[in-house]
Amino acid sequence: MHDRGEVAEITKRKILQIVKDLNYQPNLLASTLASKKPYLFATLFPAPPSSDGYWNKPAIGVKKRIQELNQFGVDIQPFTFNQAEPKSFIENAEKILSINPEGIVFAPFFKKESESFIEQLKERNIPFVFIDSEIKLAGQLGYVGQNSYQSGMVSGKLLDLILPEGNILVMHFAKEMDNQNHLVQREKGFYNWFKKNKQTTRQLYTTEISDTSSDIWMDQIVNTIHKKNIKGIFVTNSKVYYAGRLVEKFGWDDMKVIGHDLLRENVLFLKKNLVQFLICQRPEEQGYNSINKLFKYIVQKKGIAKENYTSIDIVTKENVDFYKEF
Amino acid sequence: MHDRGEVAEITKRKILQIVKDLNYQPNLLASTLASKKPYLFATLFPAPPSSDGYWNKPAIGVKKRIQELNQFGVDIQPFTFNQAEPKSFIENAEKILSINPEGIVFAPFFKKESESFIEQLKERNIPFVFIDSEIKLAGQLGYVGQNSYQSGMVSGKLLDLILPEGNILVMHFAKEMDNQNHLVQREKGFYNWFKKNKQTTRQLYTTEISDTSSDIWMDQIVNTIHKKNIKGIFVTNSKVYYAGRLVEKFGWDDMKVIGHDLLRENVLFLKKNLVQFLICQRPEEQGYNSINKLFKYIVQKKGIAKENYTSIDIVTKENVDFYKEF
DNA sequence: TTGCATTTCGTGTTCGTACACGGAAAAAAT
DNA sequence: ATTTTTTCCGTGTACGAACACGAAATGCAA
Repeated sequence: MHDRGEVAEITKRKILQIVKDLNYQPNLLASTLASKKPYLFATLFPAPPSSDGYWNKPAIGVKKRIQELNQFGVDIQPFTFNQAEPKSFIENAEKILSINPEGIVFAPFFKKESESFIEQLKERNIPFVFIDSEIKLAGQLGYVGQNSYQSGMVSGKLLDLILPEGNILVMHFAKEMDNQNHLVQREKGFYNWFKKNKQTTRQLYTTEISDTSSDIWMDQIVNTIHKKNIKGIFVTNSKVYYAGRLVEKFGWDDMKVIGHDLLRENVLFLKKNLVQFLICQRPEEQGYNSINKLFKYIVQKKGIAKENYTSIDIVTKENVDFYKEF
Repeated sequence: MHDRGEVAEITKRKILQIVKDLNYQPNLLASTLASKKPYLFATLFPAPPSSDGYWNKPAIGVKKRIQELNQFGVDIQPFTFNQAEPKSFIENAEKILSINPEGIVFAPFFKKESESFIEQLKERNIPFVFIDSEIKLAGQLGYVGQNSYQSGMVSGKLLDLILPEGNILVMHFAKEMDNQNHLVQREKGFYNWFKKNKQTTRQLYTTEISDTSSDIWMDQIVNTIHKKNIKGIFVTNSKVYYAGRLVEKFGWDDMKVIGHDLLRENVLFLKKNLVQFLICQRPEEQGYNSINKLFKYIVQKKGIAKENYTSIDIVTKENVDFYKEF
């Protein structure tokens, strides 16, 4: 009998001894069948700007695992927030609290707002796992995502490898860089690869583009690219297709481009040889694994690994077809 | 009620209509709990020569999935055969038949012997999935493994990329090449990448080494390497460490080596920069997935995808650490 | 129509666990 | 010692589907 308190200490110990002796394994099937208790999970991800946006992908993995687990009475309620508005994060966090789920997966995109959310989760004893980026030692059940610094190293190595000569431009397509923690980490890793491995014959430059609503951002970039003899571009997130469009528009056929994530348009550029490598982090798998962590801990009551760094996949024209299916 | 025949056609249709209307989903928990039927699976893999051998890895994945499924009454009985002796394949195939499992995963290493095995499996209606290599249209439930030809293409691209000048040697470490179908495929893909993408300024050579019991094989290789100005080596299977030892022994520090699979010793050479890239096919995941295919089909009675090409992972010093865990 | 074989269908029990409930035992109060 | 209260523990029913078994319905032949 498991911990409902109404047992004498002596018999309890006796029973536990027998349990050990017989190596008793509770039958999960019978258990969940009998309990008939529904489990509700919630996710809080950034809202993807389009149906092709990056954040659809973790959601796909989430949905898949939930479907597999619906036999166990596990259900999901997804929430999203606007990447540009911390307020929407707070609002949706509150919505989540109001439905009182047994477990949560979320992306701690805004640090301060996430921390206050975490406070409330701890009060209510609701376990949570981070996805994509993480806050260290915040009491999370675990983290599912990539090691951004190391993936930056990989990008550095690859871009250097394919670049006979010329300088490099690191491009951040993002607003509010301070919060986009992993973009900064990737940049660091990228720079450090050159510091460690090369006696720096190349120059590295960094630029931030926050507004891509029209093509005016290109003008300034074109300028630097010519002035600084840029021959390689590293895009720190999934907006590689912007760089692809740029290269295509101006017909720079010796420009080498590298970036992140297998969005449809990115893959198109990869196949057209306008982008040479894409670094991929299997976002669907991350979504899948994050739910699985909750399930194992909450339903199966098993211990789980805390950190779950997904692989840093190097994707190129020749192997991309084997990454697209899930 | 599901197909035990003793129902009137009319009521059957009525019932099925209601089933549809209510969108009835059978409860797998209750179902397997009530049936209490044990499922026995069997695997037939090549016997790994040591505890570090390649074929331990699929077995790890198999074991993991089996453990997760032991609640469902799924058990496994593993068999192995000697890669050098078709007879041992036959012997173990017969052993498998004698225990009469509900499903089988095996590597169709010897074509002829596999085909006669398949005949018998079909007679008994035992579903089977291929792992690692496949025989097309043999009535298998599915295939889990890599597209060898395409992985050869990837190797070609990478080796070309890192090689400023010089010629290339393709090394097969294997006996009985005729049966090792995927090694040939990899070689083909490798050659074809150069044919398609390069106006061949490089020469490509191929060699087979069947006996590595002592180091005498090296003598002849050293000879060709010098004569032919070999600067790059592609090992078509997991025996990359042999090439690594060679390079280390003779101190060729401009030799670039590329090969397959994350064996412990291969990774060591990778970290020492004596091997530049390893192509990896997630063998543990393959084992895991192959069992999962059997489970879904046999226990859950769901349809499954036939082909399951695993990704062609490009592994280098910088990202290897994120591939080792499973 | 009757008797018998065959087909079709409903019911009861079972799988291993959860949880509620009531009774026995122990402790406390009178 | 008796009653009341509290603590502890055994038993019964339920979860949803599988399967066996027997009853009912039907078909068939005489």
